[in-house]
Order: sequence, then C-alpha cells, then structure tokens
Amino acid sequence: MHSPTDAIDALDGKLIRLLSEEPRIGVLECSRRLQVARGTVQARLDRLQARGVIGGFAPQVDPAALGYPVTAFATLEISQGQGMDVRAHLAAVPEVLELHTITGHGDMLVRIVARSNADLQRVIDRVVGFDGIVRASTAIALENPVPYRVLPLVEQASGE
Amino acid sequence: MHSPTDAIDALDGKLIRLLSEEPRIGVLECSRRLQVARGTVQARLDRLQARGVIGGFAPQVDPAALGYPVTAFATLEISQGQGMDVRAHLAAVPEVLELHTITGHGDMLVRIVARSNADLQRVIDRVVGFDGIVRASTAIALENPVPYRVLPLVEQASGE
DNA sequence: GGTGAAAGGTCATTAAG
DNA sequence: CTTAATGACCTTTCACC
Repeated sequence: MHSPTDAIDALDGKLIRLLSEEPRIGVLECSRRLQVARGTVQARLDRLQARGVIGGFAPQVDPAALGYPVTAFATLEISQGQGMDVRAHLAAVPEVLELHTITGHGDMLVRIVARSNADLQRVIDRVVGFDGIVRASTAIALENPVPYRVLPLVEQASGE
Repeated sequence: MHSPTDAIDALDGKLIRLLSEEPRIGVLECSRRLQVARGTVQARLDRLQARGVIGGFAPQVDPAALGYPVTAFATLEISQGQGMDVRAHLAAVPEVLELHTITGHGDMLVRIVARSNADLQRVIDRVVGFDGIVRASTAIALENPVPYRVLPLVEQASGE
C-alpha cells in the first residue's frame, strides 16, 4: 500500500470493464482493444491484483440454478458475549451465504438461501436454533431489480 | 426451471471447487487433476454455463480497495405505485451495489458503499432523496465474518 | 520477437442410462 | 436408443522467456 487513497485511473477502469464483459479474452486481446502495449496490460493487471482491487477470477455461481431459488435476509439479535460462538455456528451452515455484523443492539445481518419457502423454515430453524440468538426477524427477497454490481462504482472511481 | 436435471453431480462440484480455488488453471489442467478427459471438462463447463449455474468468470472487484471501505444496508419503505420509479432512481446511483424487494410494507433492501462514514451521509441523502421513499433506516456493516461464499452450498448440492 | 503449450473444435469409438 | 465420456487429430491463439 503506497498511498492511503490509491485510486485507479481510466485505463484501469476500462480494463476492468473489458474483462467483466468478456472474461475469456486474454491479455493480448485486451491490449489490442485498449490500444496499448501488451506489457502495459500485464503490468496493470498485476498491480490491480497486488493491491487487491481485483480479487480473482473465480466462476460466479448462481444459487438459484443450484436449486436454491429462495433468498432471505435475517436480522439476528445476539446476547452479549456470544458473538464469536454465533459466528462459528452460522459459518457452519451452507445456506448462510454472507454474514455481517451491523450497528445496533449486537445485531447481525445474514443472507440465506433455501430450496423453497417451505425449506426456508428448516434453514431458519437451523440458523436461529443456537444459544445466544435472542431474536430473529426474516425478510424474504421477492425480486432483485439490481443484482450485485460494481461496474458503475469502478467507472466513478476511475473518473470516466 | 424445474427441469428434472437441475442438480449437479460430484464431478460438477469438484470442477467448480477447483476453479474457485485456482481460477488461473486451464481446462487441460483441470482434466489432469480430476482424472478425466479434457473434452469432459469442457462439456461440463459448457453445460454449467448453459444452465446458468456458472454465470461467468468476471474479475471480483473489492469496493474497499477502490476507496469505498464503508458498507451499509438500508431498508426503504416505498409508497404504493412508486416502486418502478424508485428502482430506476436507485439503479442510477453507483454506490448502490444491490437492490432487493422484500416482504413487508412495500419495502426494499439496498446495499450501499461509501468512502467514509461522513461520505455515507451524502450517499444516503442521494438514495432517499426521491419522491416515493417514505422512510429509510440504515445499518452500517461493521465486520464481515462470513464474506459472500457459495462453495459450501455447491458441495451440499453436489452431494460430496 | 520467437516458441512451446494450451484452447477450442470435430470425429469415431465405447460405455452406460 | 439416447446421452455422455474418451482419445486422437488439427488449427488458431496465447503466455512466457
């Protein structure tokens, strides 16, 4: 980390956008489309990965296509001092895709998936069936008008 | 959607896990490690992508490394009939990474990021500054004990 | 820049449901 | 009989030195 606010420039932004839209193209093809030398692209990619801007190129798996079309968000109230145990418990549940601790009364926000609305009950029971979880409120996700995205942010950060 | 073959088998699961852990290895290397023919790996990959199980191989961008280390979740209450307008408005905000409609009183759940806690105020103002948004409550994400993951689900779905 | 190596495609054969 | 896996061959393309 060289500077505290290391920003990315326009070339970085274009590179990320290009790779996001057509991930299977290689370094050489990128250099052609961006009108820069291939070494430049290679260097930028290495730098972006070294700085953690690009985490990796893992395949994006869709839980719905795996047979888990139901998404829900659960807010959990945790009793004092039980946080770590609850984390370990939640991390052991495959249907727990994501867990954040949030501001509030020792609260956690959990993203869970299930095979059906009926199955969601089973998942919730498993999630909240643990000492230290005082209260839980669940909201089922109906639609997803804006699926997870980062590109608009990349373009803003790179000043395009 | 409810096709009888929407399950993945053990080979699919191992393939996804292998590609998730080491995305840089190619099809040929996968075939060697999994002890199957290269054509098999390619056929499985094509099938997984055709069925939507694997969405793509886009680079994973970390908003924090982009200069947006603050994550928050906002729950919005929408007045009747304004849903579509609100969606378009939220989709136009780069800091809005994700938007779900959820069960409740015409509610939406929004995942947003900001450059700092102070900057979060600006983002929230922009998010909620729109006719049709009746009320908003925001929770700042403090820690992320379980970052978004799908592998445990893949292993469960493939019966490993 | 040049070169060894992979990706991507097709094919016939074989195995299994 | 339908679907899938396999190994062989070929051409283009890329990654690495």
